[in-house]
Amino acid sequence: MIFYKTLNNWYSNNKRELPWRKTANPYYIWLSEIILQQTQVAQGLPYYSAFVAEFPSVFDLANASESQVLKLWQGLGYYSRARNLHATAKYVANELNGKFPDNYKDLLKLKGVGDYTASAIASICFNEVAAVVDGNVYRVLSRYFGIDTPINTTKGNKEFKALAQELIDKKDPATFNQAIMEFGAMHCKPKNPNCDTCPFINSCIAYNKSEVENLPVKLKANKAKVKHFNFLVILSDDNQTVLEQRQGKGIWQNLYQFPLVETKNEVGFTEMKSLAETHQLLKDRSFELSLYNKESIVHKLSHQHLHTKFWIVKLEDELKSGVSIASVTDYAVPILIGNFIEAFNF
DNA sequence: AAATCGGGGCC
DNA sequence: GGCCCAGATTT
Repeated sequence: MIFYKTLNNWYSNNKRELPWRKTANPYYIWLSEIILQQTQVAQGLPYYSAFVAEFPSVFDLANASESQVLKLWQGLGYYSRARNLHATAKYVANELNGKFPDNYKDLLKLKGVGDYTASAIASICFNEVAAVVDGNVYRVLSRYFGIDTPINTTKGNKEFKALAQELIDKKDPATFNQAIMEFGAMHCKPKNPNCDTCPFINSCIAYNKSEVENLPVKLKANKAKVKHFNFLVILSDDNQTVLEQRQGKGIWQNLYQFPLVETKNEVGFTEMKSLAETHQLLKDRSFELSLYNKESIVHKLSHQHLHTKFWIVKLEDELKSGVSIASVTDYAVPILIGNFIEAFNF
């Protein structure tokens, strides 16, 4: 049996109904693919619906402000995706008259579009024979063919890309790409795959060598670094607070946060008091300091564990350059800040 | 080639 | 607590 025939048969009987499967419009396919990068369908789905509703066309997205795009993206993570999404929308709307590139090579030039996304759009929208390789594809192929090359290496990427390009249904690349990903997500799962009912049970090398749970092979990630974040939640006499936009290179670029004091170690009240007294915003001002959360909130990211304290700074006078407390929910903030805003009774 | 970039779900 | 997710970009 030819690989893609078995796969397509499974897909036709088991695929989910998803909104981006009802269209081949490159704007909607592109939008869904960016949202779904490193993101499970269940998590991305409500964001896709919100973006389609708010920005029905690439021109609507292009005409929005970046802050509006980031606000709608809030909570989804990997915020460079949102910034690149907006930049690409402006490029397509203004330089390409709203028409997306119609082939892999040109799609690859768009900001935020790499090998996977260019292949997905080219195949789904334009029937180009370009195989996708995502986490699902790595898992399905490494198991079926018993390949133990680490997937997060250049060698592994090239090997699996070439293999997928051999296996793809040249007559219907769009269906093949979506089918192999759906099969990986729903059937050939990372944990507890459904081998008992698998249509590939007779030919899957990993199954027949009892190696399913050992594949794919992936080089271990480095341990996350611990950081200590202290946020100054300033409350003025005239119901204002201070939010600052994050600049520079690191996490949460262009999102808003309360003024941040990062420290080498966890700090207590006395140490924070003296840090606050010398802070640019609070110098020569009279305030009362209190700690919102006695135990640090540990916010875990892939490469950082943020031990976080929210310090309440009650000002005895007014604040000239703040924002009104009522408006804090208008700003795009990291979920760590958003959770605090929701829980804190302003 | 290795590190970085989020947040949620599963075990 | 570790691993994974319809990866891309920077270092």
